[in-house]
Amino acid sequence: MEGINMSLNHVILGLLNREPLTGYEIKKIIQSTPFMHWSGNNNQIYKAVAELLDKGLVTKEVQHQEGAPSKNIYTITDDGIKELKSWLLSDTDEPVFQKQILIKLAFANLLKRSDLESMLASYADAIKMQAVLSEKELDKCYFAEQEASGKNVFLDLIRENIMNFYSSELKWVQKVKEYIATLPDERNIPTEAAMKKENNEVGLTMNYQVMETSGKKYLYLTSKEPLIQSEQEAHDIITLCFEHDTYAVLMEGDNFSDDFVKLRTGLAGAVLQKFGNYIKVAVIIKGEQNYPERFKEMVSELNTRNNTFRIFTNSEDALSWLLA
Amino acid sequence: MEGINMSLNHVILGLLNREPLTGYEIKKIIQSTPFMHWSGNNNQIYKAVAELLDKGLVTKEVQHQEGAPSKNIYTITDDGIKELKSWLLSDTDEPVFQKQILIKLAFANLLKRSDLESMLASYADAIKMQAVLSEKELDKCYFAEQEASGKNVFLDLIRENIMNFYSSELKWVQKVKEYIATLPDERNIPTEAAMKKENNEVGLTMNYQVMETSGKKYLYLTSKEPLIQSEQEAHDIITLCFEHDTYAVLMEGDNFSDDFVKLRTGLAGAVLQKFGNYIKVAVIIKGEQNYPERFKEMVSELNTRNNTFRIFTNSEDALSWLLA
DNA sequence: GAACCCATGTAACTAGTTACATGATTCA
DNA sequence: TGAATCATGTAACTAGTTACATGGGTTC
Repeated sequence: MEGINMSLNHVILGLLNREPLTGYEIKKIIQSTPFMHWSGNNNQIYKAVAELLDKGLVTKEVQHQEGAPSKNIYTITDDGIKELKSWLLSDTDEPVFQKQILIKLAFANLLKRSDLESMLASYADAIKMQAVLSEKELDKCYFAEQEASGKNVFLDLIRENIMNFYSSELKWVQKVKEYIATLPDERNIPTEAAMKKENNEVGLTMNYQVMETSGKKYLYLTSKEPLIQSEQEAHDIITLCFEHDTYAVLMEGDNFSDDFVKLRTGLAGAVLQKFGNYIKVAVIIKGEQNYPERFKEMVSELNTRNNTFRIFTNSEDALSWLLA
Repeated sequence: MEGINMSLNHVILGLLNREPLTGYEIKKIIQSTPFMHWSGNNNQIYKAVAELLDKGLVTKEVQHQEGAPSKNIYTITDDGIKELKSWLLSDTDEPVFQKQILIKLAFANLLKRSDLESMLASYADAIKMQAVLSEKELDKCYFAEQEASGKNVFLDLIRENIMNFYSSELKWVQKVKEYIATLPDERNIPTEAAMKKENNEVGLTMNYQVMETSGKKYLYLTSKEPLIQSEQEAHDIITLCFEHDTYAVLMEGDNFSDDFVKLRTGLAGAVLQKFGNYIKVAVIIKGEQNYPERFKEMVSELNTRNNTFRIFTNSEDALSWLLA
């Protein structure tokens, strides 16, 4: 009662007030709830519950399981409920933000107009992604599963707040872009960034279709040029996915770009990591190619282990894996 | 060049790119720039510049001053400029927020409707204050003083972003309030919080006038009831100040509230701290009162030392101190 | 057989905060 | 006299992160 400052402890009390949970469950809930800004790492959670136990705000019940690690199930006490209520009634922290973009903008006089434009474009992309991700997380988060018993009426308001945050940031970016467009430019030729943006928006190097097979939606991309020439291309593909609300991509082409198959360029690694975070990609390469040995090794390793990026030689295998 | 992660270091490079600065100056700038979220404490700044010096991104010049501590003036190097540019061109961090209110709202089914209402009302007040404070800080921040040499065209965009953050939060709070109003209540009588809100908005217990003397604006508050009966009252006064864009208050009354003069209640301490953060208050108490000894001691101590809250017995002294 | 999920926990680290120490000058 | 500002810096702490260790179970 004396002084718990960290609100993480109170959040845990709030969760336990709904039902008894194990440390692991608490961790999973916090990690999957986008408006709880903690990473929810073990260290914090287990330390926090130990502290709560110490202060008598929760009780622990050890449940042994045959052939599985035993669980520590935590239950809130009356003192815990009291503490939780007093936290809820106490002054609420002001909302805070951290926007690196504002800091960079303050130093923007160092940048060329084209650099500024590409900075804003990729910032906008990142926000779009973040917004869609947050929304998905919200829909499947712990608080969304309460419909049975009374349902949490406030989740919609929370969602609105979060979506509002991202959408007003996007509107602001748009405004900044417009402002920048009015600035006198060094040269009056269309800048590299402006060209990139057009590519991005009309998909110059790639054709895409939104497909639906046996109730599952995916993006079908074809290209006559070598596939995945840059990180930007990967970025564009992910953005495209979010815009069409799908997470599966079928790509078809004759071969990969040189940079992609040369592992030392790091392009393949960076791109696979980006894909892995957001989408599942199946690539169909028609005909044998003369790829470097190390790339072939990676491909064969990928095709047995990785389940977010695989390379195939025919559509059937590709599709059945993609939509599995 | 290898790996500076912390963007604080880059911000320092950005500042030094405009002009050479001392550690102390860097600290002051960061502290007074609302979109730089670091507290800008000594430890961080001096450690950061030492690191930059170590990596050869800045140079140090010691300038001895007679009868003053010697300054270490830091200047950015060519490598430093290179590093700064590469940071500006690198991927921008996504915007992040921390809103305790969302977490509390997720657990709001524990609260009575009246508690929810007062929570939202005080949250809204805090945001209003924060917004006005940020705007003032922005106007007098380092980046605002660039008009002479080229002026920073981006500050307005930054201001817009920040103000937008607060105003959309306020709009959202309004929406939540409206939603809550539609919920079936336990009892249908006007709740305590709703009454408080009305008081707050029409100023029932106090009369106030906005005064202007020799070009300086202040708020003149009079009350027939004992002054400062609650922390809420102090909060309301501060809000009122911000709404009228002034920071000076002249209060007049017959006596203080009992809770205020009993130091052990902690009310006086809490209120003076709140005032001290935002406004300057002169209180005129007509006629001697029988206050506790310890309160009198505090008053006499205040009247010699404190320069944000003082107690007077006549208007002339009060006004001349307040507007000094 | 490798990777991943459940479930617990610890070690080592980074980032950031408050508070203190020093010492001169200015201001009331 | 004491308080604030300038100017440097350190100590001790809180909060939060990544990475590791363990060990059984399931899935590919």
